[in-house]
Amino acid sequence: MRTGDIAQRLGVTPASVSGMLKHLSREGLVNYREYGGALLTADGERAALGVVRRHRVLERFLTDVLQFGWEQVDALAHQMEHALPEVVVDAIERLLGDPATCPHGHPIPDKEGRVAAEPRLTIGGLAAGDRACVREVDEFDPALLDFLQQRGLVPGAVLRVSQVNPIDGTVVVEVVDAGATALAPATAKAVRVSREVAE
Amino acid sequence: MRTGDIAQRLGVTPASVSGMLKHLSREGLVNYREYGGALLTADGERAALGVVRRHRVLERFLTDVLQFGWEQVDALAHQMEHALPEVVVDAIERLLGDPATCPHGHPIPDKEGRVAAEPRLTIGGLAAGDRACVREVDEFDPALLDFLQQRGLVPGAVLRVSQVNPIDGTVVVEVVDAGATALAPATAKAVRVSREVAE
DNA sequence: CGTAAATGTTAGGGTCGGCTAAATTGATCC
DNA sequence: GGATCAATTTAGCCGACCCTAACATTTACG
Repeated sequence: MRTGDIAQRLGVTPASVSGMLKHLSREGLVNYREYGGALLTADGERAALGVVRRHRVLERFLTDVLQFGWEQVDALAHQMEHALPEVVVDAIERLLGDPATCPHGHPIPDKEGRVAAEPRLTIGGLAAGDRACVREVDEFDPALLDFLQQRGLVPGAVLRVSQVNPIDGTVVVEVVDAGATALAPATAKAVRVSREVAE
Repeated sequence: MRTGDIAQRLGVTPASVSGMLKHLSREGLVNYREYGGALLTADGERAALGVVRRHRVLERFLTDVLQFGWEQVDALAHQMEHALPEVVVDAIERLLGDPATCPHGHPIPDKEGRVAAEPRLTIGGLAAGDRACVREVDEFDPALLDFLQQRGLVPGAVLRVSQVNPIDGTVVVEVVDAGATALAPATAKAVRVSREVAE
């Protein structure tokens, strides 16, 4: 992880990130060399997965219980996740029946920090004629999520690639029960799939 | 409200409270004269009732949905209340069916800041032979709440005062379906009642 | 291989909210 | 009515966290 990328993600200046990294390094959560980027230590990984778990459990709760749309819940969960007592997160998780994934399909780590592997393959990596099953989608852009939902590109959906434009990389996918949709490469990369069309 | 009392309630020094009050006074939320104590303005009252609403809705949610005991939820709600987006509080309120009170019986203000009156009368204000209905209890001491629940002294319970000790003020109440309990004056003051034994 | 551009860090400064210690005010009691 | 005491405020400090501007390092390219 580079300082600048972190800064952009957090919406602060790189200067601020330098200070944070030094701090986290002192606390043993990241390995960090000046000018050399940062990497989570095992402890840091565990702490991070704890936060990820809170975030994803909350997203599930917001969609399944409070009926928020999946395009809103990333931002909402982000606001809530740091103030919720751990016992409350645990209780919500139980209430939901220990869900395996967040609404966007990402796996929820368990309390020990174990987490299921995520598929590497995206729609952009498919060839014409391939069949696949949607597993997860990037959750950062509400407008994109809205669009994907309208076109049936949600976790669990089964699709077939009907065309791949060799010039600009545009992909046309037919979603079972939801018609055909053309996707630019950037969009196609936001949807992760697996080749198994199980169930 | 005096500076020192606020400081004690908040667990900070009076010096810190002086600064806060000046701030709030500049924002028009309290009327404040140096050395003269502070009082909420109409705006401050509205803002405060908004926070009270969040707090009590959350308490209801924690007991009714997440199955926490009523002795824990004040502290938990306190941690959560400032980070929850307003829309989430609204959604929880709807989910619960717009409850009228928190688990301890205190009325929940509506979004416009209207709030039902709370009874002034406590068990300590009753005489031998009086019948009354428990309306609300102080929520600050978990051990007290545990005790009250065991003895059936919860909102809605109907009771009769069987003795009042004229020397030390000890009161013995018989709770319908839950036997008799002796209460010291300080404890008796923590339970508010109304004389109507309706319903 | 050396220099320019990109990237990252340090220095220094501002705000916020807490603290302690000292000064001030108000209240009480003789 | 003055002295003392409690309550409160002011003054000054600290740490967290952000910023900008200046400096340092790495990377990339001719």
